Amino acid sequence: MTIKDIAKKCGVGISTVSRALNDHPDINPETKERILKTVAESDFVPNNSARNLKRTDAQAIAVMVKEIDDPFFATMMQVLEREIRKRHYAFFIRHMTRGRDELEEAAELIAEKRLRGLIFLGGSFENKMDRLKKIKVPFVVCTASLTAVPEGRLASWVATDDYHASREIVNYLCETGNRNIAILASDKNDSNVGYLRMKGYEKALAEHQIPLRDELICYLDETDTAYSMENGYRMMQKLLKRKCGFTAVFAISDLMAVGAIRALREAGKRIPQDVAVAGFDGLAFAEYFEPPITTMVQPVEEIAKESVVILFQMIETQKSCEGRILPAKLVVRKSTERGHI
Amino acid sequence: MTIKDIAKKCGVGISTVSRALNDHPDINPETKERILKTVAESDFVPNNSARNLKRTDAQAIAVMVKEIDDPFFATMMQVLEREIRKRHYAFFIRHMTRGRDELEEAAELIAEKRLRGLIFLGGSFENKMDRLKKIKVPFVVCTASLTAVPEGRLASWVATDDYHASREIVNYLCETGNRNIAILASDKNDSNVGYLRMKGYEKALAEHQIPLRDELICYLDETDTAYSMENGYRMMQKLLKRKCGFTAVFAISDLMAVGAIRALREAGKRIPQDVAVAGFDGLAFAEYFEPPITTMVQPVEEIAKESVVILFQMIETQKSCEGRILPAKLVVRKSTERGHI
DNA sequence: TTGTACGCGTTATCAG
DNA sequence: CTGATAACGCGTACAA
Repeated sequence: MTIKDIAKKCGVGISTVSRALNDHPDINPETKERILKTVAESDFVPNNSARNLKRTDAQAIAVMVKEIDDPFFATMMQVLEREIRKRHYAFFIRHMTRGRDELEEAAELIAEKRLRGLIFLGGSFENKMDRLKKIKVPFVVCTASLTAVPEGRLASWVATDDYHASREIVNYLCETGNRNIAILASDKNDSNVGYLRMKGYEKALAEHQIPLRDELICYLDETDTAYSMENGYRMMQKLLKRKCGFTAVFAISDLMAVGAIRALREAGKRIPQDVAVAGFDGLAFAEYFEPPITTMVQPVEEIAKESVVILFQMIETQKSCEGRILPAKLVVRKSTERGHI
Repeated sequence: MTIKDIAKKCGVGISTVSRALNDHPDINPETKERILKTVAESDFVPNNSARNLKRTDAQAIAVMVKEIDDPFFATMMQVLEREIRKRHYAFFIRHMTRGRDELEEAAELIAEKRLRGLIFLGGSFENKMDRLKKIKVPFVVCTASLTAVPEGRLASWVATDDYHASREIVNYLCETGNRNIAILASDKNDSNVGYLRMKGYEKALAEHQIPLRDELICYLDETDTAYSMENGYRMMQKLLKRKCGFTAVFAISDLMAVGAIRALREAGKRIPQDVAVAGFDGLAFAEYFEPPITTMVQPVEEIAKESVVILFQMIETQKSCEGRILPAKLVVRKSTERGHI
């Protein structure tokens, strides 16, 4: 069942059917009415592959996301979708699966859907300048920075100021009397978000003349780099075994903080009396937790909105756009509040 | 840049290029090598729209999901993806957005991608028998039941035994000495999952000769029917204002339970000493929470796996398949443990 | 083993 | 306002 069949049924040409289907102005309202009625009665389904093949432009944007199950990204996607729909653009989500080449897949999606722009959510693009050239529509890297723009391309990025945010929260831990501050860090290969949060930690310690101690650093395993509760739990167990004595922990995500707290409790530690715990992200969840968790709240809404603004700006002006770095906000809660040490 | 261009560059016909690209056997290994090299060097990107248009079959399955940000569904999707990929099928995710007709969209996706099957995750299909006929490939409704199969179609469903699960957990609350048990229920229009959990609650009370009291029932607002923390929080605040005196609460989702606990704490109630709180779903999160939350653990992994099994069975045999209902497991944790009332 | 030609279902262009 | 007809990019039967 194609528009050809509909055309026959209605005794009109196929282009007339096409016009009816696409709200084209050049059509007699009565014929349109008649065609649309026939369409509704029969079980015709337009074929988007054929449409996209023919179309040169589709007013569509896609977001390529890693770790679709991370609540932080999930929230982000909600906002992205809302903002893009608001501008009357179609919105697609593509889950990047490990193993597949995400840039190759992005290029295919662009061709397939005639995208006008693209958003990468998560992932990092440090050493992929040449491969990034495959992306021929404007794109924005969301929640990670882009050190350079591939030649002849339109690209930008929006991210939280991970370095300063991390430094700030660790500073806060120092200033509330902690000198032995452990960190649940990203994997050693992380050269973006996780790296910056690590650097912020180092900087804060340095500012307080606290020497860096390896045994207080626990890295994420390279085989499973999710910033998850489970990983936070395991890492804290590992850390506890080292018996290195710490009074505070900085987990680079709220989920990891939750996992860490569980491990600490199982080891008989009280939060915050025995160990202060701070997270990062500002998930709603951190506020609902008991004790409520001190965290750096990332401006999710702003990051998403700004990403969309920048993307549309590039689409409209065809000019590259400077990346934006947005501040996170320290929210102190019970998980780090101690009267004294 | 199309395969035509590649063909020219290599001085071969387009079908030869096509053969090289698709691992077709009838091709000289040397020519293939040469073509593939040229492809790698140029920035050719195959156009999937054109591919899908030609193809009659694509070994692909899609899942249509509502509320992509619900951690319960997020987990489910992970498993679904893994299981489908394991069978060497392509996997697509489609986020159903409010306002758009999900069945229409499903039909389009089927035509567009030449899907072999479809999975609906979330949502209900009670009074949509006729519209469901639009779906001409086998499909499985995941986490909700299907009361009938549209004529001439291949369909099935897999869900938790919501009714008995709900009854069981409320029974447990009764048996641990509670007689005034409040419920944070779904919206009044819910005729599937939420409805069944409500019925289970009623049944359990009846079995203990406890009369149903309207003031102990708090429904989800119809404008925002997410089983979320925020909604749980708001609902519990409303409930507390009624001053109807309850010693236990059954929230129909773990997230709502977390929200409820927060509201209770703000009102100075201790969990579980003053009020016992039980949830539903079995999110990992419920275990990490303090106090750990008593919940009915849905067999997420099994539901997802079974959905895929059934779907493939229908695809292969072209016969309809009976729906499956899987038991949830009561896990008692601290949030409901009281020495005495 | 290779190339030519056709058609997948649409939309865009043009002449009526 | 309407209807042929030519693409869109690719896979494939068929001929070579």
